[in-house]
Amino acid sequence: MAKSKLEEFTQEEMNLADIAKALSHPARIKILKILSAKNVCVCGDIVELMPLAQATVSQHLKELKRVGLIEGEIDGPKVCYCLNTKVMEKAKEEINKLFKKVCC
Amino acid sequence: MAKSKLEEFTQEEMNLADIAKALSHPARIKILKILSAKNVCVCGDIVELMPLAQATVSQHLKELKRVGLIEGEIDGPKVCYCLNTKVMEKAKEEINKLFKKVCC
DNA sequence: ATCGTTCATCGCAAATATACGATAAAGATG
DNA sequence: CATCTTTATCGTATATTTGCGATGAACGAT
Repeated sequence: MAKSKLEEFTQEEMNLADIAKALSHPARIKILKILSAKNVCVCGDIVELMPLAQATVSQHLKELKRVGLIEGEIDGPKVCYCLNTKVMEKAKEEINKLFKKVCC
Repeated sequence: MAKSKLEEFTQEEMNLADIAKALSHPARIKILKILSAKNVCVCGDIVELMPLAQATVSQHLKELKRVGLIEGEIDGPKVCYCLNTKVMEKAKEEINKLFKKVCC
């Protein structure tokens, strides 16, 4: 965002936009699906399932961590990633609140 | 595990990411809320309610139109915008499908 | 026909996002 | 210890997004 006047938007609008931003790339959608299927997954295994370089996957994982949708636990030299279902639930509610407010 | 890197993203992953992208800016969230409150709204009225220049609001409207969440109907020199509730409903379902698949 | 209104688009600048190779850091292993 | 493995981060290149003033196109009114 260039010179946007973010103060003019509500916290709710910005939160929702932030959640949506985290979901706005197919790689990140795919990562969430991988984590839900495997429950817990080492970073390297995620990388193998993705059509992207390790550094790029790491960046997408970072973005998902930023909004709290996933967590990473260090396990020796590896990192175990898993969904944060609490935050996922909250995100789902936020989004549904918008849809309910807006139309359905 | 040698087949990595070759797979692409699925249509579903890309569709969902695209919907999320349309929702990934507070200005566009705000526009959806304005349209839901007013039901139908002339472009100029939306601009007046937004903390952004007319050209910028027009761009955000274009992005929402791109994914079909809103429609614009020309009415003389003005343009009447409204939600496309069918597409909104579909977007909501797509998103909920993900959340259901992924955790909740 | 001329003018004012409305809104999309153009052109540009700045900020962000995306991607990847290289490298660093941290732990495991011999 | 030296070395390998794993993953985050750095550096860099490119693409996309965001924002706004200026302009143009379409329309209604005078």
